[in-house]
Amino acid sequence: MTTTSECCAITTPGGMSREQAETSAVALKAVADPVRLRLLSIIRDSDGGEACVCDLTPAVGLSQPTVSHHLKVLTEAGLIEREKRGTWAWFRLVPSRLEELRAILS
Amino acid sequence: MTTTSECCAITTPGGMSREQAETSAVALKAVADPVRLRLLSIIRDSDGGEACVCDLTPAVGLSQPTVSHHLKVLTEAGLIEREKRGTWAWFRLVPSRLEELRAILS
DNA sequence: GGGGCCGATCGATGCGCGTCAATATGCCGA
DNA sequence: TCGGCATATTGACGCGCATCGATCGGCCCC
Repeated sequence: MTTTSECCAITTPGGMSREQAETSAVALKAVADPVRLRLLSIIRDSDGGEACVCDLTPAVGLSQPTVSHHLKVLTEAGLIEREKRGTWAWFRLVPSRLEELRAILS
Repeated sequence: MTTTSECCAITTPGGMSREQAETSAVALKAVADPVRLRLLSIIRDSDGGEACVCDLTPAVGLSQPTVSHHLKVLTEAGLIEREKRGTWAWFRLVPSRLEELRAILS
């Protein structure tokens, strides 16, 4: 760089930091999956805004361990909350967290 | 499912379609990477809202082929535009496309 | 208390992706 | 026309992740 012409003038080291980019990417990776997008969508459209695994498993057509894995990823990303009521586990969205994700995209 | 109690009533097959989830996930995967997030951020903060590869390569500290690869991914996702002026390639954001991505997240 | 169902965890497998070195392409100046 | 530079492409490698079958812990009901 900085060879013959007006390209590559030691431009701004600006932009977001490495650390911020890392954490933002982790959050975005959680939603950058077709199965997880469908899970979020189904939970949002369910009665009372919540759904249990026995509803979600047949809806996405994958094995129960796989669905449980995706729900864990979404939970750890803070996008959904888990509440165990009796035998069943119910999941609901965390809208504020979705708002944070949107804010990352400029 | 549909065993003893009020869980698992053939709930809505609702939510987004498989195809829509697939295409949305492809778009989100493009930004779910720390390097690409930084590239977008650096381009946005650059003078005139555009930057060339020779600026971006030292800024992210990766090899030139790797940066070129990430820029191709972002270009194919419609998030940035490429314009070749002489020897150098200049990239600028496509704000409308970023808006579309935000719209995916409810 | 025991059988049975819901959900989570574990271990293994296969594919996708980020990265780099090497090479190709295209453009400019001498 | 030739040499050099900026960028793109190719091939290969290694890691991470999505998926499944098998298993485990918990809760309910008979």
